Amino acid sequence: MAIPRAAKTLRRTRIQEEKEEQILEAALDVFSARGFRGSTIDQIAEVAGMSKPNLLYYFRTKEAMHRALIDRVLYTWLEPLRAFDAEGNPEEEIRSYIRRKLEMARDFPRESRLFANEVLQGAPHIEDELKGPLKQLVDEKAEVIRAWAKSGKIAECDPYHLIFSIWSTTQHYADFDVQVRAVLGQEHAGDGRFEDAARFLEQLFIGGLRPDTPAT
Amino acid sequence: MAIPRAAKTLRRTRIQEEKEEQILEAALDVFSARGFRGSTIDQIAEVAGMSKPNLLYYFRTKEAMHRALIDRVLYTWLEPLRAFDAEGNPEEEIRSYIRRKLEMARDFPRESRLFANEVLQGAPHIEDELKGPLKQLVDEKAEVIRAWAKSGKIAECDPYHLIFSIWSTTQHYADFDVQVRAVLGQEHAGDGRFEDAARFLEQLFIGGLRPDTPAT
DNA sequence: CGGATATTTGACCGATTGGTAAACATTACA
DNA sequence: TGTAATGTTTACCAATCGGTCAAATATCCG
Repeated sequence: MAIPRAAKTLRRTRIQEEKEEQILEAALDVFSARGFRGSTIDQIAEVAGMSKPNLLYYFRTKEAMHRALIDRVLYTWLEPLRAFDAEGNPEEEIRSYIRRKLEMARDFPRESRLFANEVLQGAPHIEDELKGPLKQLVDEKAEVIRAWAKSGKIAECDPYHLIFSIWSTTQHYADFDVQVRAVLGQEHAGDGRFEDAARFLEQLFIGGLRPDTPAT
Repeated sequence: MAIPRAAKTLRRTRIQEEKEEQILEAALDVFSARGFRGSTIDQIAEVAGMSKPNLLYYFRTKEAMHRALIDRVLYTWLEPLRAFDAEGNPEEEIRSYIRRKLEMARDFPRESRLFANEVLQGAPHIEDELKGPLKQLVDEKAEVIRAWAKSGKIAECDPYHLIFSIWSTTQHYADFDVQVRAVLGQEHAGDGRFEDAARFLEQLFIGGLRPDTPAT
């Protein structure tokens, strides 16, 4: 007879490792495309290629699946902001932050949409992460930006809204991909739009933050 | 006995007018907060203060409700972009477009989230609107921006990505409101963040598009 | 091998889903 | 005022939801 699932974590077998991986991969597919409430366990099971009860053997509830997925993805997702370096050259730091975020929008759109869905619907499952770790990280980086402005390396500006702007402009290409494609038309079906976006956003942010720019 | 609902639209009574209004208002509440698939007719009925069958007397399906809501809101939603004037002063036009979009994010966050939810999940119900009317409008305005750049009134830049940037940065304050609040903290609970955002975004876009700015 | 443990599945559960049927209540209007 | 059309509700439906259970199967290890 199977051990009660509460004791399952004592030792992790190879199969556990593999199946949980499979499941979370499928869950990312489904949750990112339909949101938590719009997703069903059956859909995830089908994508994962296993039966629903089998899925529920590894994650006892839909919520547990979602939480495990969020936990797993969140750390990676904040990596670019964490890499933001106080010692570096401001212009270059901002430029590479934009580039990194755009690359993530291009290469990990599901992760972007997972969070977008969650935040858009009131962040019922990640409120703590937003108010805790995320806020702390942003506070820290905002201080860096503020110091750059103070020392005249970039224009005086609100660092929080600067960060929000970089988030929104870059993630837009993942979250609103359908709309971007629809507006740009068929000819931008490839990844060219990401290079165009990178060029434009660098121009915008570097130009907009140039120290001699008088605050309006 | 009630007339089959197909014939209902021949003449609209006062009650029809009122109830449909009530329902769409409730539907906006629910759909914008939970997305189409995550919403239930019962929830809308409860918010609207009427029974589910009564709701279904006015809109035969959940889809019909959603479609009516989209139709009703879409035109208004594009108003700011439509107001973008080729004859006006470029700097002032961009500035006031940003301001208008920010005001909409502040005053009509539900409308913003309704579209965000829809687009985020692949725009299954509004693909035609995106590829048709929206694309046409954007194409038209992009041409205006391109002309401004050509005549040296603003910097050379990709007009499409400029428009995307204004959309994303402004709508961010509606769609990701929870996250913005979480990061800014309790002290920005009021509407002050919208003024800060307006100031920053004007600085960013006006500075970033200043004609003497060399494209990087 | 063999038995213990871990994994998988089909059948099933109560609750909720979108939607219907028909009886009942109200309104508009001649 | 009467009656036909409009509006509302109760009771209900089949399908799907998240989740359980016990039996069946696969794997591990001595």
